[in-house]
Parts: sequence; C-alpha cells; structure tokens
Amino acid sequence: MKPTFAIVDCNNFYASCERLFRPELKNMPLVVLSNNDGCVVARSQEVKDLGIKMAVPVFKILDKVKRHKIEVFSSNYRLYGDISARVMQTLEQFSPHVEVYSIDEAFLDLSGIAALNDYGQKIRSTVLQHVGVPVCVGIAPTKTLAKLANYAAKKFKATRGVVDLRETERQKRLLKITPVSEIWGVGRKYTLSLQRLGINTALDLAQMNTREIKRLYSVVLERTVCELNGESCIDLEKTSPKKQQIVCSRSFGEKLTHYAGVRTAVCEFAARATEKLRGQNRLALMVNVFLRTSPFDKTGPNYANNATGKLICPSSDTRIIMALVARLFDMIWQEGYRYAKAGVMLGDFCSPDQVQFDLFDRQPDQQQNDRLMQAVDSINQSGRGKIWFGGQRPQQDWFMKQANLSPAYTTRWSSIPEVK
DNA sequence: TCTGGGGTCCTAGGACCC
DNA sequence: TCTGGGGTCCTAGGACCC
Repeated sequence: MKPTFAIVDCNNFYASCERLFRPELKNMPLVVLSNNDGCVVARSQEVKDLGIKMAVPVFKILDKVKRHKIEVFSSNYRLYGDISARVMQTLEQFSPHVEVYSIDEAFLDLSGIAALNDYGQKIRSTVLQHVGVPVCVGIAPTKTLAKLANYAAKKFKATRGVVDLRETERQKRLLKITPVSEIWGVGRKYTLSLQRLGINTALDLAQMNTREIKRLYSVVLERTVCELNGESCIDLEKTSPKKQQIVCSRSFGEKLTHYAGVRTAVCEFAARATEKLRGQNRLALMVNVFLRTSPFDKTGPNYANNATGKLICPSSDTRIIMALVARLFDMIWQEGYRYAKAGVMLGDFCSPDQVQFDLFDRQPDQQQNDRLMQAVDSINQSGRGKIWFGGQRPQQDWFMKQANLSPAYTTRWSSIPEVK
C-alpha cells in the first residue's frame, strides 16, 4: 500500500508564540530577532506583506520598524520550545507515528485514513483550540510532495490551510506553477545552477532524467526528483536518531580583543556542550574549538581558525573536556584581532556502556565522577542557583544582547500571566 | 555602529592495505 | 615496449534543512 504523509507546520511560529500572551498584537506587525538581536528570524504575516525579508539584519529595516510601528522581540527559545512541545503532544492523538522534524513542524503517518481533507481540518482546529497556534497541513504520498502541499496550503487562502495532494493531476498542476526554489532540498546554489539549465519550475525538475540529475548533482537531488514523481524515498523516522555532534557557539554582543575574555567564553561553551552531552547520555571522544573575527568587520584584519583534539578515553566530564578545550584554545589564539564569534564542538560519541578504558590511564573512580556531574546538572537546572568551573564566569560581557525579551510565560512561576 | 545557531548527509581525494 | 587493482578509512568541504 502506498504510504500517506502529512506535514503539519505552524504558521509564523515564533511570531505566533509571542502573540499567544499578547493578544492585543493580533493583526499587528511583529518580528522576532536572532540571538544578539542581529537578524530577523520570524515575521508575522503583516511584516511579510511589508516586503521585509527573512534573515535581514535589523539595522537595515529600522526606518520601517518605526514607520509601521512593528513590534520587535528578542528570541525567547524557552517559550518557543515549550509551546512546540505542546503542539507535538497534541499531534500525537492523530497518528501512531509522529516525527518531530523541527521546532515548528512534524511529519505524520496518515496511511489508511479516509476523508483526509476533513482530517486535516480537524488537526488544525484541535491544535488551535488546545495550544492557540495556527497550523497548515500538507498531505501527499511522499514527504517532498507533502512539503509542497503545505506550501500551497499556506500560500492559497482558498485551501483553508489544508491541501490533499494525493491525486497525480493535482500534483502536476501545482508543480507547474511552483518555482523550483520552493522545493524541499533545493537551496540557493542548486536553484541558480538548475535555472542555468532551463529548469525553472518544480515540474521542470520532476521531468528530468534521474540518472542525469545524479550525475550532475547528487543522489540527494535524485531522490528529490523521485519523490516529486510520487515515489516515496524518505521514510518517517520512527525513533529520533542519536545526535552525532553537539555544537555550542555564540556571536559576541560586542567584539572581544582580550585573551581572558574569549577564553572564558569558550570555557562556558565547553560547559554548555558537555551538559547537553550528558543530557543525551553519551560520551565524546572528539573536541573542536573554533574562533573567528567578523567577515563584515572592515576595521581590522580577519582571522579564523579551529583546532581538534582527541581525548584518551571518551568522557562527559566537564573538567576533562574543559581542560582540553583550554589547551586547544591556546593553540589557535592570536593576539591583535577583534573576535566576533567562537564555539566548541563535540563529536565521536559512544554510549557509557561501550567504553574501552585506556590501559595506562589511571581511571579515577568513574561512579564518583558521574555523581559529581549529576549533582552539578541538578543544581544548575533547579533554578535555585548556579555553580560553575574555574574557567567559566557566568553572564560576562560577551553575553548576548537581548533588549526585547518577552517573559518566560510558561516556564517560570513568577512570569505566568494573571487573569483579572 | 549593528549581519544567528544548530544540525544532517554526501563526495572527493589522500593515506594506507594487500 | 610494457609500470595493477581493489578496497577501507579518514578528513575537509560543500550542499542542504529549520
């Protein structure tokens, strides 16, 4: 039997989250900014209609913000993460298999369900009622076509937010009027290259010879072509795959020039990354540190570098990983630059029960270390205070700019809204 | 003045093996 | 004159996603 996929995608997700607790902002223009209040990462419909593009630096649109009284928010990932979890939980009642694809999207297996258009409408109204976030639903025999159906559900108001794209004729009509750049898996580079070959619409791409596409591009794009033709190549991920790397990096609120400041930052990243690692119950063998100046900074020379090191045996101990991070940092640190960003990456993971201990490395009591790290994590997550290691200093000068942060409405007792 | 953060997968090429 | 073939593993870099 042919599978049926649905993708449920929240409309203007971050903007919708901010609106949930500020209902007076309904129908008002609103944007959410990236970390450091740098770029626009989410826009309400009103802002999209003003022609403000995704990812534009906010300093370029300040005049529009003023003129149209656009409400500006710093990103509040605690809030968005919590609202996202509620949406996903609501979706579970509609399918035995829900794959959370991103913070605001999920694929559902709807194979064997009849009256799919009504079913899609039911999903929309339920999520709206239970969580308050508007969503659109795209339904099709492949994931790529489902994404396309979702695009149409968002774009064309007459669809009332649900498009069932199981019929081949309907697929063709939609493919014909969709620019190839809108297809899932076709990014900026591929779009340019395809256009040079005269492939402008999604239908042009769907009609290409798959072998030719594989030769010219990759097996990934070949799969996309098959999927556009109704042949399902990308399955639903029924269990969330284990992470293969963990990155913690930030742009600095202001440029840093001193050794101590940047070193503190990378030690902080090491602590955060290791915390995430323990959250996944994994150990890391590979550690990478990188730093760079801003490519936009014309006031001085640019510099970017990174260094990779391997631990003798896999670990999730903040003290061990932070020590290596500090050593790697010293290898790439150069005096005399205005640093804009740095980060720590962990990789080469294994489970705690697969560890091969080094014959010559004197293992201190492993259980004791684990208990120490558990204690650190539980204190830091309790909200009652923080403890940290030597290299770190909490909330230093490099810390993010967040001038317009909304309250933690759903995750902090003191910030829960009151009804009077 | 001011430009995000965190991921995945694939490929090409070099080192190395027999 | 004629100078193998096939495989693995690793890394860097490039494409994509949200």
